[in-house]
Amino acid sequence: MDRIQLQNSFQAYFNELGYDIDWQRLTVPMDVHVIRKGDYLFQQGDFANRLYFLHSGLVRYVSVSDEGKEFTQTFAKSPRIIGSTKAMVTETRVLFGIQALEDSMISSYPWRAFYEQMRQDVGFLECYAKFLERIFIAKEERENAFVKHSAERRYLDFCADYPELKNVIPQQQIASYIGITPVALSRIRQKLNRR
Amino acid sequence: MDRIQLQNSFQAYFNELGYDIDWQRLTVPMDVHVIRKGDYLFQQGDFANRLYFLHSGLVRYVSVSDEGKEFTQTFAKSPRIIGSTKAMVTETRVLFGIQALEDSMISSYPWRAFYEQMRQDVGFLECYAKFLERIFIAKEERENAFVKHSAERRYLDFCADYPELKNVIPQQQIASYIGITPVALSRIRQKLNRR
DNA sequence: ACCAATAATTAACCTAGGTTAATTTCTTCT
DNA sequence: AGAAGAAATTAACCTAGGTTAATTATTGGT
Repeated sequence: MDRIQLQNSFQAYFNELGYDIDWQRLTVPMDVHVIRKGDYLFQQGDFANRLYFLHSGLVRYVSVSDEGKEFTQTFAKSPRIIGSTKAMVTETRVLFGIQALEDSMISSYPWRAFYEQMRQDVGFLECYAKFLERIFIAKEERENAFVKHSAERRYLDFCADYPELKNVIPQQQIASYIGITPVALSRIRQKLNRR
Repeated sequence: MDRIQLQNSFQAYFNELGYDIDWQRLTVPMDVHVIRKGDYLFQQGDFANRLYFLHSGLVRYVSVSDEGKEFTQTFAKSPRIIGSTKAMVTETRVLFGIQALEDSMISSYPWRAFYEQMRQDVGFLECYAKFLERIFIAKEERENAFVKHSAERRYLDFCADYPELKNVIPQQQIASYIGITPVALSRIRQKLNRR
């Protein structure tokens, strides 16, 4: 597929951030990744210092503890920019993996080179800052929910926030997003049903 | 105190972010806040849409649940930029309060006006983006610790990360940073001592 | 130096959620 | 449609951390 054509699917996304990106000008080489449902774009511990554009599909950010317990940090639906800010910016290993929950199509650029080419552009910088604000605020709100609400409440919130996911992804993934085991979630659902 | 002189104490902070801010050019009116130990710069639920410069002192970000349980999101030591990105950017109520743990001196600007005046400056935008990256990464790492480590481990990590705070702030605040009750922390310490 | 207030410890008891394992339901593949 | 695997439910039991409350330090103000 043609590169410009592919990237054009992100026009709306950037417009929403108040920016009109000029893909022609960008000479950094692009990669394309086709990830099948269940497979990983990258795994926890990799050096994932690239910027990824999720063109189609659905992914989750998942980190697993030493004891093998999974935690789903967030879900992302196309069109969306994905990746690890930390790994990109500090060139360190990434703390989570990205797993496709549906077959997904992703393009990517090496962050350092991409940024070097775009940082001349004030519009881009403003857009990038806005993007960072947005993901930071999302984390702030999620942290808040974890601290202030019970698991039951977090489940109810999940159902309200992601109505389209509720019946599409397996319950164990919902549980790992809420921060409990599938068994505990099943118990909560049972309790809710009895009302 | 003279405004420029006051702000100059942040020169080093900005240099570290690769930027040399020109305070002369900034005409937005500045406020000064002197907060005594224990008092709040702002409370959870306020509209704190300002950018704050912590010139001297030490603060904590604390949010309290409906049941009155406190959670310390983070500590900040001068010199440091503080405030709520969410409340500044979206003009919504802030999800946490900022409490002084030592007598603190803070200057502030209304974010919207400050940003309007600075956004012309590419250097500032890069610096702002770098700042956002930094606080985002800190949150990412903290989330990681919460998900992957036990309370005992989190306490040990706190002691390693904040050696200077360990004997300065009350233990209940350490407990609320770790996400447990003071009673539970006391138990953990007892267990560690017996070794 | 003393008092009052605040913080920390300890103990007894409670609860949400974890663990293991058996059973049932849903998917997916041929 | 039927078999094999994966997901969800349920039950019995366990544990980290919460709750309450009594006891013992610490701290700060006069």
